[in-house]
Amino acid sequence: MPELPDVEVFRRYLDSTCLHQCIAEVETLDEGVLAGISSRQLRSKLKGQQFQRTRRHGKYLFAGVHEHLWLVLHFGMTGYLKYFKDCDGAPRHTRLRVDFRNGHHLAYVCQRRLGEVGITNDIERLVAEKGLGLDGLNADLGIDSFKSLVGTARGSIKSALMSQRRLAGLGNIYTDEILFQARVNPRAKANRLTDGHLERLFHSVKDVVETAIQAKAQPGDMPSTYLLPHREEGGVCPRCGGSLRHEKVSGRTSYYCPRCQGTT
DNA sequence: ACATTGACCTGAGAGC
DNA sequence: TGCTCTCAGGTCAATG
Repeated sequence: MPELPDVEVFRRYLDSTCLHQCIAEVETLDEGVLAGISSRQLRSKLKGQQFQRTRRHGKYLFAGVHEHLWLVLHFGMTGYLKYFKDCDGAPRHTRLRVDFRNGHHLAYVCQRRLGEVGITNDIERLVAEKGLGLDGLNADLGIDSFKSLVGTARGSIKSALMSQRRLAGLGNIYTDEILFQARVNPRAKANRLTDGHLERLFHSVKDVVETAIQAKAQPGDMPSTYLLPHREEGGVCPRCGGSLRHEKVSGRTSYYCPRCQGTT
């Protein structure tokens, strides 16, 4: 699930539920999700503190205790957050639970355990270490930098858009949506695209990401002109009414409309 | 140096 | 019902 829009929705969820509450306890239920820190260390860093603010870079979410201490959350393919009361139990596959003094809890849930939780004292350094590119919503991302980041890849445009080193935040689902909106074939070679194609893609990145966040990243709440609600076996193109096709492109299942996105 | 593939993990759903 | 197989919105190390 969690691509940039999903993680941004998680960030706002955390903001609206957990900020400025005293952390009474931190329970790691599965050590396997911890990266570079023990459950004991994590507890001692967070206990008695409060989350003051949040940030996000690509698919990474940061909850800040103070300027030089951030909880790092990455969600893999199946992760999400759930804020719940005492009386309701933690969701299944809760890997980490933060207990607040007000009797509420924040669960980090991750069924497939492909996500990770850690600590950093410097977000910029972590971003550099992970080799993440500019965030897809970064205001500094202009058409020129987009062209030089994405339009120079030798492989498919699909893999260029998904590369977290070029642009941070796009995954399989939203990349398909962006390609559909811009009418570009997922297999098209990135460095053979015209300026017109790249400009359409650039605007689609912004449009799709912002629209998805507004829809709280719920596929059912996306505009019906989007590919996403039709992205399934036997799905029909919302633009031309033709049959959608799906095939593997750089290892990931890609849905597209062969008529609207025909040219490679 | 860059791009693509396979492995990592678990569970849901399809097909028999 | 119960088994097996395939696939899933991510990322990294190994391979081409």
